[in-house]
Amino acid sequence: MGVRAEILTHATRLFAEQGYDGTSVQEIADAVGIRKPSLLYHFKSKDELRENVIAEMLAHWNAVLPGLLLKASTEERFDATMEALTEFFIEDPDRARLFLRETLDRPERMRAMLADFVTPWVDLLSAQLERAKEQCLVQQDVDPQAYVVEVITMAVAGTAVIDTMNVILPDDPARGGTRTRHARELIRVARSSLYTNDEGEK
Amino acid sequence: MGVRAEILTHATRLFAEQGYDGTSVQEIADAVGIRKPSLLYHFKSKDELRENVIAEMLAHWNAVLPGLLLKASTEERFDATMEALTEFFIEDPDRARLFLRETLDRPERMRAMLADFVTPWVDLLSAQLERAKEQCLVQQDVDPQAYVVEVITMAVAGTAVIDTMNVILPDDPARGGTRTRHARELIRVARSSLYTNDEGEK
DNA sequence: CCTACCGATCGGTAGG
DNA sequence: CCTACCGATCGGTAGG
Repeated sequence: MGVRAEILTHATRLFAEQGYDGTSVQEIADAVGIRKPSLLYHFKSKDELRENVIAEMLAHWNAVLPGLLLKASTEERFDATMEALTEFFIEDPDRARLFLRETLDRPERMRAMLADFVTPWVDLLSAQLERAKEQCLVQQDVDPQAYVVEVITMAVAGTAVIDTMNVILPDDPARGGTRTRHARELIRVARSSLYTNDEGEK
Repeated sequence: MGVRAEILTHATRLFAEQGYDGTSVQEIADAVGIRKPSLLYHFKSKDELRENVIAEMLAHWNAVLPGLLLKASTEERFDATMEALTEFFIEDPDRARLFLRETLDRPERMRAMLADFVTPWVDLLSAQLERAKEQCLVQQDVDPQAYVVEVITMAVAGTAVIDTMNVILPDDPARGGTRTRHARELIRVARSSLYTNDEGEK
């Protein structure tokens, strides 16, 4: 792995764990095993490093999500989409934490990113849900846009804080580990609050 | 308002908006209109200030929640509880942001706080839900503990980031403002994923 | 990728 | 509640 990639990996982890303001350039350099000025040769400033960390996350996002959502929009399988979306965050909690921190720390920047990368897909999904409503496949009182936002929020935030929640939601031999219980209940809530009764049973 | 209370008010707002590491003691002193050493006369350190900000939040919590949850546990009206819980955070988004930041920044501390203040109530609610399951009032595949954690997470996180989400979830003359749409859909999702069909309709 | 170094700001203290 | 001041650390630069 190149030095640049190694810097990005450690920066991503540390920003996710401690936040941008809670992480010094020195700390990242130490983790990589180089001196601070060496790091600042690869990334001109701490801010530029952050931009690159975010850009890498968005790149991964854009490589995975379109296929995921397009499949759903052709098959009308929203629950599968939500499952995959949840999977996307659960497989790497740092991604969820980073996303959540960026939303809290730089709401204006995040708004711009959402407008560019997320709104088109939310609108696509919402339109599908709207049509499914007309066919009575989903519940009549669903607010499609709001529903999608709620489920994404639940997936991102739930995953970001899940390891802290194991004190409330302990491992249970009958129900599985904390993460499993979170993932399963999230999917169940998303699904059973969407479909009409004669559709939702499986 | 006393100086101490004024310091706490501004600190709460600034910590919620910018995070603990992103807020300097100087900045808080400026907001209050006093010098930095004067602030540090009232609170011996920045850390002690943070502890007091959190303590104030928990005090408010403990003053409001018990009545809320006890009412629910006697009346078996879980949706009303969730509605009130949501209301609690929505009426002051700073509270939700502070809570979320503290969970991300100091997971170990938050675990201890959850164990002391939240677990008893979650267990009480879960036990109620478990009994309601046996009576077939709520859906059979609900994981009560996990359900409560999901709904709380959705309420806290959803409220914390709601103002950033208005780019995805715009004001809509037919459906109301961003916050209204969030609050309504949250309640709808929580309710319709809980009750059995012949119960949930109203 | 390093050593050496910079001004600015950090949380905090002494003393009144 | 203030002025004056402290050592440590911050992000960043010069120069090799």
